[in-house]
Amino acid sequence: MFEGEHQVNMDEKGRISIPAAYRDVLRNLYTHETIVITRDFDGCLRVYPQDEWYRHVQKFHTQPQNSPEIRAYERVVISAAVTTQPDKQGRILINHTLRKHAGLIKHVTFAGGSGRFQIWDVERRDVKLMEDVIALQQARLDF
Amino acid sequence: MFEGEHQVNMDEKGRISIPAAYRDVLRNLYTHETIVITRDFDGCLRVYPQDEWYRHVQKFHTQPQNSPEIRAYERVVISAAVTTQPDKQGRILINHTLRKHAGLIKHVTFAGGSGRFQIWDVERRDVKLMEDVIALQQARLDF
DNA sequence: GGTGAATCCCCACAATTACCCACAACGAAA
DNA sequence: TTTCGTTGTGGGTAATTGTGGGGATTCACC
Repeated sequence: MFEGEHQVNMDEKGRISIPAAYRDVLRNLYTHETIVITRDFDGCLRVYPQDEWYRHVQKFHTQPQNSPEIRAYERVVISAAVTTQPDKQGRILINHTLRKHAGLIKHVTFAGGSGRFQIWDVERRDVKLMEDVIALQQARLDF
Repeated sequence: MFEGEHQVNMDEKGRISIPAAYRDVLRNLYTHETIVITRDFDGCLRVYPQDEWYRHVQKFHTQPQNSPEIRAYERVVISAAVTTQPDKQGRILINHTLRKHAGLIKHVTFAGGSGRFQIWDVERRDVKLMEDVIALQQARLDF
């Protein structure tokens, strides 16, 4: 369970420190820090512990493989996925493709989730959140 | 497993550097760098390690050979296939037929997959991805 | 056979990346 | 407060990777 939102700065070389809290989860819950980074739909990055990624891909393959959505999912999410490990300082290097997709420049937000987390450009995230709040105010969720 | 998307530039002579990550896979997982390049449906190229290609062709031949789709597949994919090897710098030369089919000029994207990868014109790929992302945002994939 | 284009086989070099080490800021413990 | 470990950040260096180009060789075509 990756908890909370954390802001960090990407340096000139494109390296981002993974929040210590997340690294603890990786070490303790998943026994190693190998992760898989890929694109997400909302213009951010999605990060899985390697085991979770395998599970995810397996699930993906149980779907009927010839629908347009599934093919799109393969192009957007599956094919961009990169396996990597934090360096000795606990940072990961984000490659050009992913950096560009998520619009990462310097200020970055990690957003928790269960079994995975996201990496956002701070500003982009703020805009999205604003939209979300408005949408929720107008929605009539019943729980 | 060929991971991630990588952008490279094709030079005047039509040579493209295979991303180092992919070359590692070829060397380590397939023991040699011989590959087969052919056409793909989406206006890009499809590349197999030689072993995978053999497997693919074999599978093709188990199909009933007289349907129009199979004959089309043979014309588009099978007959265009070219076996080649990277040069000492890790580049491959793309012949005219294939280059034209994929609309390759200079900026090129490698897109990973399992057991094979694709080569796209960057712009063509970006357009496709944009469409895909929009489709995915509206879809309700459940996995 | 001659000619031009495409291809192959080298060498060279700039940009990027991997792998280090260092350190300021911060919080917890003494 | 002082000490100490953790965390996020910066930067140097060496190796790797991507790119450009020269020249020999092959090939297709007249």
